[in-house]
Amino acid sequence: MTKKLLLIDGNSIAFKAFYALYNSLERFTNSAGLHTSAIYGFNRMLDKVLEEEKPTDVLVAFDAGKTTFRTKMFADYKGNRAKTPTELSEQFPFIRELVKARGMSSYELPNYEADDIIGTLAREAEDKGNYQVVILTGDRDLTQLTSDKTTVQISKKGTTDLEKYTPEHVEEKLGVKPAQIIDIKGLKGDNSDNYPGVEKVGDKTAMKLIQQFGSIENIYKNIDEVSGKKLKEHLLNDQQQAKRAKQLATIKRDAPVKVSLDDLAYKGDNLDTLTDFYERMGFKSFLSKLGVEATDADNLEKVSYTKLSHDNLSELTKFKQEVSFYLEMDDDNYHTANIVGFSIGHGDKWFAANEPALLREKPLAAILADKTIQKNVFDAKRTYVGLHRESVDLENVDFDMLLVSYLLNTTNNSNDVGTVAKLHGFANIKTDEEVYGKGAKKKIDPASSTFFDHIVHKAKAIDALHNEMFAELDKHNQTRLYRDIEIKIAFVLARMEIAGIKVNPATLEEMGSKFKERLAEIQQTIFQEAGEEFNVGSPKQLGHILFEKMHLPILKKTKTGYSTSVDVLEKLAPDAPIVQNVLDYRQISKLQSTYIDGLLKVIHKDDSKVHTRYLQTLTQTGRLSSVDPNLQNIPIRSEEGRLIRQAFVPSHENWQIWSSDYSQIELRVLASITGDANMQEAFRENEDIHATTARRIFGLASNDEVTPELRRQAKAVNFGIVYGISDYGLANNTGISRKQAHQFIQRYFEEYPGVKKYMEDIVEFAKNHGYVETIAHRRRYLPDIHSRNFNLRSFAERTAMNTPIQGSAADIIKIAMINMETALKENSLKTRMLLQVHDELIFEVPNDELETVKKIIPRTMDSAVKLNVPLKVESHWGKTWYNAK
DNA sequence: TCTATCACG
DNA sequence: ACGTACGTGATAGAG
Repeated sequence: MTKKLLLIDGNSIAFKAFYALYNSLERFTNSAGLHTSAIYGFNRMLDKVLEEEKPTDVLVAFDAGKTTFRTKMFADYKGNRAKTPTELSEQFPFIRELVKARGMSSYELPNYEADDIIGTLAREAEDKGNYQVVILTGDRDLTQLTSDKTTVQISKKGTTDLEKYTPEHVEEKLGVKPAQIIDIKGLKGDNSDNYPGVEKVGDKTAMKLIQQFGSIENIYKNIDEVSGKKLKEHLLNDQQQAKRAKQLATIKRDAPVKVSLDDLAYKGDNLDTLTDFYERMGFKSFLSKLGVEATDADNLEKVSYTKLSHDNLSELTKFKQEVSFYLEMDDDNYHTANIVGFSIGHGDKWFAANEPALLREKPLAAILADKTIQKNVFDAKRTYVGLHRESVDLENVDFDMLLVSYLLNTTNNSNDVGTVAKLHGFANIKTDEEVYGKGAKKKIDPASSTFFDHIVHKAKAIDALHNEMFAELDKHNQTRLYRDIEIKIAFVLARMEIAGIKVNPATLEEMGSKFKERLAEIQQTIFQEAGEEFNVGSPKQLGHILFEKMHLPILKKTKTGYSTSVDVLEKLAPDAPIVQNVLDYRQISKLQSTYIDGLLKVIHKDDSKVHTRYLQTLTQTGRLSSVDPNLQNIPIRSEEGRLIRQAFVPSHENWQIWSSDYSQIELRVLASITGDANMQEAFRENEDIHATTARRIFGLASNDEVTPELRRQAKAVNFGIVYGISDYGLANNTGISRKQAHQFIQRYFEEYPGVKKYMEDIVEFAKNHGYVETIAHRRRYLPDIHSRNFNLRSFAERTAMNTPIQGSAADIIKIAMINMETALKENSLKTRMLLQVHDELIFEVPNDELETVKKIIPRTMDSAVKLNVPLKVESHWGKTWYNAK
C-alpha cells in the first residue's frame, strides 16, 4: 500500500503565521497573557493541509539552534537576521505541544536545519518506493526537493493559501529544473541568508547561464564560452564564493537523522489533550470544531457596583473631583443609535444603569456638565454627541482613553474599550464581541447582569489606566498634542457633526432620474456592440466580453482575471467604441449608486441634513476620515459629478455656502521642514510652485518660458516627492520612461538640495528610532523599515518621507479649526463651520456676515501655525456647495 | 467576507 | 534585481 508522508518545516510555518497575524498581535493573547497568534495560524495551516492531503505519516521538523554546519562553513550565514521577537519565541514550546496533541511526531537535530531533516527523510521515503511525499514550508528554497514523488507546498503570505510545486511547476516558474535551483543560488547568492554569490549576477543572468551550461561546475569547465568580458571576469573572481554559496544552498539529503520512517505514523488528534490545550490558549473556534462548547475559563474578577435608579441618584454627589463615565449604545453610529445604558464611578465606587432617562436628572446631568469635575471617558466625541441628544452637556473631559491610545500608537487601534485596555496591560475586561457577539448574532440585553458587569468593567478600565497612559503620553512628548489639539478638536468636530449640512433631496432625485435614463440608453448600446446582454457592472462578465469574445488586447491582469480599470480602458478606447461606452456607464452608475442613492439614504427626515461622523483615531497620519456618509469624497474633478454639489445648500434662507482651502499646504510644509532655501524662496515670492520647479529642473531662464506640458510634468514630480519618490512610481504614474523619471528626480534634488538631505535624514531617523513625527509630535511607527523584504522596506521608507508632510498638514488644519470656533464665537457670528476636507473648510454664512468672515476665516487659517514660509488661503462662496468655486 | 473599481485630498 | 506612487470610504459582484 502506498503511504503519504507529510513533512512540515515547523520554524518556517510558525514565522509565516506570526507575521501574517502581526497586525492583530495583541488580539491573540490568552488569559495568561501569552501571545497565541503563531500557534493559531500554525494550527489553521495544519487543519488545511491535513484536510487536503490526508497523510498517513507526518513529521514536523524544527531548527535545533543557531549554530549549524552552515555557520561553521561560513560564519556570517544568516548573520543579518534580526533577533526573533519574544512575542514569537515564547510561542514555540506551545507549538510543539500542539503538534503532539494533534498526533504528530516532531524532530530536531543539532547542527542541522529543519530543511536538512526534511531533505533526508524525503530521500529515504523516495528510496523505499511505496511513499508519496508532501512538504509544507514557507521557504521557496525547498522547491529544490521536488520530484515525481515529492511535491512542495509553499504557504503564501497572510492566509492558508498554498502554492503547489511539482517539477513541472518549478520549471515553468523558475525556468530551471529543481536540481538546478542550488546552481542559481550559487551564482546570485542569497540576501536573506546573507551570503554572496558572483558580483553583478542576479536572477536573469544566473538563469541564462544555467540554461546554457546546466551547472556551476560546467560553467567553470567551459569558462571561455561565457559571453561578456566583464561577466567572465566576475565569475572567475568569485569562483570560490559561488561554490560555497551553492554548498550553503544545498539541502542535505544524508543528515544523521535518528528517526525512522516507521515511527512517523499519523495518529490523529488526541481529543483530551487537545481540548485542554485549546482551552488554555483560548481557541474558541477550534474548540467548537472539536464539538466542545467553549467554557468560560477566564472569568473576570468581580467589580461591585450599585444599580442606579431615580431614587439613589443622590449617591453620586460624593464625586466632587473626578469621575469615569461610559455611555453604551447599540450601534456605531452614535447620531442614530439607541443609548442602552451607562456606568459611572471612581476608585472602588461604581454605579450602572440601563435607563437613559436618568442621564437628564440631577445630580447626574449636573456632574457631567460641571466644569470643575474632571471626566474620564472612552471616545469623548461619541460621548458628547450621545449626551447632547439627551440634552445633557459634557464638560471638562480630562482623559479620553481612545484618543490617548491612538496618539501613543496609531497602529493597533480599536474602538473597543476591552481591546484597548488589554493592549495597555489591563486584563480584567472582556471585549464587546466576547460579551455581545458580532455581526448578525450581536445582541445586547440591557436587562442582564452580564450587561451591567460589562459596562462597569469598561468604566473601571478607563479609570484604572488614566494615570499610566498619561505618563506614557508625557514620555512621548505628546501631552501638548493631546491637550492643545486632539481633545479640543474632538469637541469642535462633535459640534460640526451635530450641525450637519443640509442636502436637498429633490435636487438629487431629479439628477437621479436623468442618470437612470442615460444608463438605460448606454446599456442598450453596449448590449448591441457586445452582441449579447450581460451585467456591465461585473468586471468578470465585462472581461469575458472584451477580452475573450471581442479579443481586445490584454494590457493588465488582476489576481482574479483581466483588469478592466480606467487606465486600461482608456488605452483600449480607440480600438472599439464599446469601451468608451463602458467608461461612461461606469462613471454614471458610480454617481448614481454612491452619491445619489447613497446620499438620499442618509438624509435625516427631521432636518433634511446629513450628519457625517469624523473618525478621529483611524488614519496613520493624523488626518480625519469621514463615514456614514463620507463627505470628503464628494465629486469635483468631473463636471458631471461636480453637479452633485448643487444638492448641498445652506440651512437658512439668505445664507451662503463658503469654502476656504489651503493652497499647496503639503509643499509649503515640505519647504518649511526641509529648510530648502530655493523652495522657500518660491513660496515667499508667491511664485507658481509647479512653474518654478519646471523652470529649475528644465534649466529655463524664467517662469515665462514654462510651457503647460513642462509645468504638468513638474507638478507630477512635486507630487511624487511628497509621496516618497521613486523613479518607477513616477514613470508609472505619468507615462514617461523610467530613465527620464530618474533624470527628473536627480535634477530636482540638485535644485532643491535641502529636500534631498531631508529625505535621506528622515529615513535614517526612522531606522534609528522606529518611528517618524509631525510638527506637533504626532508619531507613526514604521517597524518594516528594517524588513529584509524589499517591498515592505521600500514602503516603510516612502511612508517615512510622506507621513511628516501629510501629518503636519493635518496638524495645521486641526489647529485652525480650534481657533476658528473661538474666533467665530468671539465675534458673535452665526456662521457655522460644517465640514473639513483635509485642506479645506466648508461653512454656512448669513449674507450679512459675508464681509466679516472674508477677513476672519482666511486670517484664522493662515495664522494657525508659524512656518518658515507663508500659508496661503483661497476662498469662494455661493448659494450651493457647487457655486462655492 | 473579499476583491475590484472609483470618488476625494 | 526587486516592482509601489501617500492617505481614505462606498458600492456591487462573487464566493
